[in-house]
Amino acid sequence: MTAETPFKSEFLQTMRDRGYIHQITHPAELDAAAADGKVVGYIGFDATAASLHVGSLIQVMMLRRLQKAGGKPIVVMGGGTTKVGDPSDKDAQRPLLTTEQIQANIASIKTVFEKFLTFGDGPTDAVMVDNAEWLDRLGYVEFLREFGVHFTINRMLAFDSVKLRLDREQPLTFLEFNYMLMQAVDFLELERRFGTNLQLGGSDQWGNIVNGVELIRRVDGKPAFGLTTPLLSTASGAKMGKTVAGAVWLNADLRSPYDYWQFWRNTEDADVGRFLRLFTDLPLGEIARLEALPGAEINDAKKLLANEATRMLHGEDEAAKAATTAEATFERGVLSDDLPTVEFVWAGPEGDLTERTAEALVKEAGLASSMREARDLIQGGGIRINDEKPLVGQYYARSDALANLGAFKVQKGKKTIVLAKPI
RNA sequence: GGGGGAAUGUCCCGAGUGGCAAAGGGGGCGGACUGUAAAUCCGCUGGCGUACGCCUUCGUAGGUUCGAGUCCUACUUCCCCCA
Repeated sequence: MTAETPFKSEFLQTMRDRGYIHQITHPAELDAAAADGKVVGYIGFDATAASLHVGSLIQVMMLRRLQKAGGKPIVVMGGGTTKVGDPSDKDAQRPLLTTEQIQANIASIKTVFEKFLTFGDGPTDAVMVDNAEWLDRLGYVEFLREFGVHFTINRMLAFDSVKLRLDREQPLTFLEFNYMLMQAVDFLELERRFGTNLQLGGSDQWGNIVNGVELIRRVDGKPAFGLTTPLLSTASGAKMGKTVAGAVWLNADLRSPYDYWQFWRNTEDADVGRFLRLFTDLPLGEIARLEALPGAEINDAKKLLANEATRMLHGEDEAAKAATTAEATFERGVLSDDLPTVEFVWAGPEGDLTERTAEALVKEAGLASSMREARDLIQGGGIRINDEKPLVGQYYARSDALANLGAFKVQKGKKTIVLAKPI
């Protein structure tokens, strides 16, 4: 795994140049297979939510690169494993999803993949499958006899994920212990169905991936490879994808294109180059130039990152709109009607309220979850209504909204602006 | 089966002598400085009230007490040691 020797295949070379590679199981063999255009690669995705978030984007992008380099991407939805419930999750008692919910989630997630990959029946077309198809049908004894014989406890205990738990004296359930086998079975099944020979994943999946690789090599005597990506975090160490408004979802109904654009726009300086390489298709030379921009000029690189990333997910129009809105709002200080808008009922349940307090407006705008929080924000100088800092308890009349597109411009901090429209 | 230990502010870690809305971190949010950056410094971080205040919190259920996170009993879950 000498990092210096260049790869022969376009696929691996690109992956390395753009920073996707953490570890590879059999670099030389995989390189040869890729050079021959014989890579069928898969990644497993959880189906617990209706959308993927940015944390998974690096995986999606890998499949995209694979397809572009002439390989065939397989998307595996964890319909079977989701039914069990991921035990590695800390707050274990996650409610078990029904089959219908899981199917709905899968359908919703698929719309995102269609933006990044071309699906179809051709040799390099992407395919999506649900591992419930085969995992649901496994009988326990059959499972043990067919696959269990290939795994020794000695080896399983040596895996980092297991060792870590044991060393820290944390419980490790039998279910969890079996998880790695199930994933290995996935890989084997995919090898038989599609000739899949590569599993991709995050660095935390290394152990699980290796198991699948070995299982295939042992049982079917076929070549199989694994490749992991580095764990993604920002330069200052924060976990990727967590921001002000919670998880950065990829589905537009959970996270608007404008917000998505803002997420990328607010990238730290030190991450710009890395993110451009990972999350855009811009040529490397161009990226090198962009990340070297001095001082405040690096902002141009961030805008480009935001544009490219948003365009890829939400399309040209949405990206352009987000950029225009941001430009008007932050650089020219002009009100744009494309800002996130929240409608609320002006008259309260108690009757004809003709005016509202500042904190009520903040809460109606969804910028505070309670009146107390709203008041604290106002007192801390973090709120602006119609561009002025209100006092706690200050009253606003409905007519105050008319000046700005019929809405109150409610701003929390520097970046969060919402139009609160009385109806 | 026997013995010992643990569970704390529903984001995480974590202190806690019977008077506690509960120390301290991390994280998050806000402010200052900047470039919609980072670093740094400051403030906030259970809910409701403008406020002296009220309500709800320390695994679950009871009990002792003027008063319980703190003491007692039972239960649940987890860890360790012995068998």
